[in-house]
Amino acid sequence: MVEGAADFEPKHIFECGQCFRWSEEDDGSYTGVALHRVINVRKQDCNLVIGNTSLSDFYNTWYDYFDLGRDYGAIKKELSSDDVLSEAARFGDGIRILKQDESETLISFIISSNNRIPMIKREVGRLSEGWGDPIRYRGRTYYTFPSLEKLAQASVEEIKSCGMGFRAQYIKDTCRIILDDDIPLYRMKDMDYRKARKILMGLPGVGPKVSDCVLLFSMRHYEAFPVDVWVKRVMRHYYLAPDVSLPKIELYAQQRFGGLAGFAQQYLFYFARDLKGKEISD
DNA sequence: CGCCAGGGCTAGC
DNA sequence: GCTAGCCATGGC
Repeated sequence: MVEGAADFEPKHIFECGQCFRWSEEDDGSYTGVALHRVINVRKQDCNLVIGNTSLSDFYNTWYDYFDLGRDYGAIKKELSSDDVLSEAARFGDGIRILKQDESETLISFIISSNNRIPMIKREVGRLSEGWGDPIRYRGRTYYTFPSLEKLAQASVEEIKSCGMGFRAQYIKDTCRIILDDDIPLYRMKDMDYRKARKILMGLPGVGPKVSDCVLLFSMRHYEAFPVDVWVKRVMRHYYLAPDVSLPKIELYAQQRFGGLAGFAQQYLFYFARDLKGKEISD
């Protein structure tokens, strides 16, 4: 399946810290599990090629998941009035912000707290193997991310055995609260950003950083500006004083980048991670 | 306020 | 090759 696709670079999309269930194949393509399906994605010349899907799935599911209706060229152009972002956007050319499943994103980013990307991937994978559904593709078995109902049935000890440590209790409690209190997780994309954020932050294991990741990567709240250690370094180095607080960094970014703050965050994160500590150490 | 809680990656030797 | 620091949240 081929579509002409500008501003679509699989490596940048899948390795900019927003998702944990995609892996690179030997041929450079990416295979991932999302929305109860397994697909393979690659860029061929200027076209996007999606394997293991249908025309109707493309339009009903992947078009929105990959945010294909948005003009990222215009976003980059608007952000590039800033020298730092101009360079970061050029470096991260082809990044797109995915519209991922809300509950998967919430649980995944609870796991991300005080954690590193390779470990988050492993733990999310183990949760899926334990409570998700198997899908066979190209001779391998993949597992869908489990529903909140399935996860709520697991014991804290079982979740802990996936390598989760102290986060296991947060996951168990968050599942229960969402189900028992009818938290409208799937309606938060239509709510005001502040209101949705307040609800998320009421859940155990969910602070400002985790909230903003869920709001940005699954609910299309693009004013969210998650400040992790990399974004903190790059913002303090290029824009602000070296000791400025995290909430002030977020406020500054929202004032400077407005409704495009989330896109700016993705370019800056990917850029900063490549710099490692070379130019922007604390 | 400052410390701690899995555990394994990762920078710095 | 080794080791100490680190990571975002909540509890104390």
